[in-house]
Amino acid sequence: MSSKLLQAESQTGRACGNSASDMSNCPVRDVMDRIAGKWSTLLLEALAQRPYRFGELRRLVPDISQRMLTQTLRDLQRDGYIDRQVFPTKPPSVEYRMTELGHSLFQPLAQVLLWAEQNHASVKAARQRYDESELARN
Amino acid sequence: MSSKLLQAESQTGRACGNSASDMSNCPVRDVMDRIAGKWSTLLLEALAQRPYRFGELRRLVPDISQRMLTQTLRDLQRDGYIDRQVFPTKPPSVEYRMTELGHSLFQPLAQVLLWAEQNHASVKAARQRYDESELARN
DNA sequence: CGGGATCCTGCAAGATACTG
DNA sequence: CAGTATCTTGCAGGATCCCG
Repeated sequence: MSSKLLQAESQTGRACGNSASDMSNCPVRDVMDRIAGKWSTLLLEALAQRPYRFGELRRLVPDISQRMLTQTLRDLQRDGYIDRQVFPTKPPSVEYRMTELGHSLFQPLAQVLLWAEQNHASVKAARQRYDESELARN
Repeated sequence: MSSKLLQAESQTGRACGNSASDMSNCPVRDVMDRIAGKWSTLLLEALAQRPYRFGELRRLVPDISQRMLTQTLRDLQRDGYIDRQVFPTKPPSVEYRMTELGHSLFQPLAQVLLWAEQNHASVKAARQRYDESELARN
């Protein structure tokens, strides 16, 4: 099941993480490491809807620091997921917009996020069971 | 597009990250934070194929430390994605096996990993373009 | 308004050694 | 074999101030 991916990998020679210095040759890690960031998915989720300006994103995700907002946006832009457009008004305004590449990534990603919502209860239940059985052992 | 998720969220009141202390009420972050770990996806990928023993997983992912292997496996077990079965042989052997919940998570997740493989080149290209244009500005 | 430049902290993750 | 127990460290991420 879900075999194509894994077949490809077992042909390439095991599940990445190989010769220590080829992390950039491991697509899984290379892409996931960016998505993994604390705020990446939240911002991708927002920008998948429609373009947003910097301040709008701040208000959308209140507990992000402006430092991390700037940095995460730049990282996403660097990987080609979003575009940045500056309007030389005064004061200046900057709009972030998801690219085609970003949308194509978000399509499968959204399925994972959907799974997360639908199965959050099961995960929390499993977590509680585990913690209780661990508690009983001590 | 991909609207159900986002509709649900805008009804709930913005893209999580709300009142600072409700991180466990944000399914996206709660699930993603586990997947986001440096080794989680690689181990899920392996165990989606078939059960593995501890030492086998070590050999599959050579540059993981045994500390992180143990910890990541326990975290995945805690969230109900994998099961741990001890065979009281001597020396003891322990088998890790993906649960149904784990497989149901891996199904959408595999699509993201597949995307990563197929679009890795585009990402690397975008990254290079960005770096070069940044270089030119300085 | 949309950042940059600094400083600081906690925690993820590595290294090493020991054990049932 | 399959772990625990420590010690250590790099870096993600937060707080704060400044600037065009």
